[in-house]
Amino acid sequence: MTKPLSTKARIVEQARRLFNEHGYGAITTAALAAECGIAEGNLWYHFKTKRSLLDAVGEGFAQAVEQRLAMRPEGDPVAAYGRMLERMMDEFRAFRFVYRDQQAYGEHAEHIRGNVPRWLEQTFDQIEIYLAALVDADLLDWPRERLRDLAVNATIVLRYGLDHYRELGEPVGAGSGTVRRTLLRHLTLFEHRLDPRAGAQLHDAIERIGTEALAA
Amino acid sequence: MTKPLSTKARIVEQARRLFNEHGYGAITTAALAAECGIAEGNLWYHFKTKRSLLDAVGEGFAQAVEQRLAMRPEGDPVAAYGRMLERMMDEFRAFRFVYRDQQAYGEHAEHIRGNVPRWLEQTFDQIEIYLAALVDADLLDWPRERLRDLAVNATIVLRYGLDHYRELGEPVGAGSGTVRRTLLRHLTLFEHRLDPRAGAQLHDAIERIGTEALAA
DNA sequence: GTCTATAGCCCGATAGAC
DNA sequence: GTCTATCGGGCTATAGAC
Repeated sequence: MTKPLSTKARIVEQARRLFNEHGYGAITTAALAAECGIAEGNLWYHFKTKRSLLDAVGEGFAQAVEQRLAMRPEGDPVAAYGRMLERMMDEFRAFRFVYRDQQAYGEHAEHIRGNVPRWLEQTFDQIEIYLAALVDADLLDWPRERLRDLAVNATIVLRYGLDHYRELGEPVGAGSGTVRRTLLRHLTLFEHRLDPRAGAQLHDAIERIGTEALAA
Repeated sequence: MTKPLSTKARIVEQARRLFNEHGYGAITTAALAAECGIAEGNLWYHFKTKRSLLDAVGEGFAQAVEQRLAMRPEGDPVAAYGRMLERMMDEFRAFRFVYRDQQAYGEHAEHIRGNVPRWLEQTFDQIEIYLAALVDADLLDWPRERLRDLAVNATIVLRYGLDHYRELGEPVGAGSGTVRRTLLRHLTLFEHRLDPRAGAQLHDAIERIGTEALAA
């Protein structure tokens, strides 16, 4: 059932992976071609410039973000929050270089640069909505007027968690547990005001996310 | 009274400034020499390699960090916390590229890479000590066992605040108010548990930091 | 200490055969 | 669509005159 990827699609996927791991600037077209098992010249058939390749990767990013931003809490608010967190961490992990290497690929890549501020603001909104659902269900004791600040701070911790643990000298690859630690760290912002059973449920969900991340 | 800097010192200072503004990888030795008003060959007289120049800049960074880490709350705990915050933000702003461009300058620069995790851990300790001083003075109502989490979360917000506001699309240069907003953001983590007068005092201190940063 | 001139390398990108 | 061969340019770094 695993359909064979076209050469073009393989290039994009490998580029995303290598940019993420080593940085946009550090990955030369020669290295990318070698990793794809094709000649360097073939790369220029599929993408006229290195930046057009970046744009292609960026499209996948935009799609992932927009889909995640469309999520809303449905059913059990605790389980819903867990599902959204998983999607968000997948996105932050799969496209780390997009945020991180912005200056490496210069003033261009408007497609991304122009959207990031809006995406961040909408992430604040989204997390606030999920937290409000917990408040409405009497699972989180938090005054409404401070919910926005909590959502923004949660976004910051989630967004920069991977970088934070890397700077602490911890291994950051797949299965290193950095995603799990980032999610637990964000939980310290409000778990003392969380219903104990809801807290335990969220902890469980986070452990599952960490385990499955290891498999992928 | 402004003593004339040696050529070597001028190179280091300009390198720090330009690395910070445009990134280590983006600043060529040609551009740096031009900015210093000297010939490119002269650069190689003072520094044998570009990385040895980076090490020289890194020494100033290490010195600033160690001096800040040695600070402890003395006298009024609120004023003391304000002074420490100012020093920390100066440091994060003056040496942003050190953290940010780690992968650009590769696996080397052991001098920095080996120390950053320890510096971060000691920053957690330091902020916890300053917050504990507020608790001891009955100015902050926060349980001891959750003080460590607060200190870590405060560090994350302070450390990544400038990047956060840059990603939000805000101007990030001197006098843009990003430092002030970062400090106010970190305050939202605990100001609802702060004595009102202490809170107002901290707000005042932050406004002053923001203003002086504009002057510099 | 500072300069000019240039070596040597690697990069992104092109040309053209198959 | 994929390959080989190669170009022009920018980069770090060296050599040597002043």
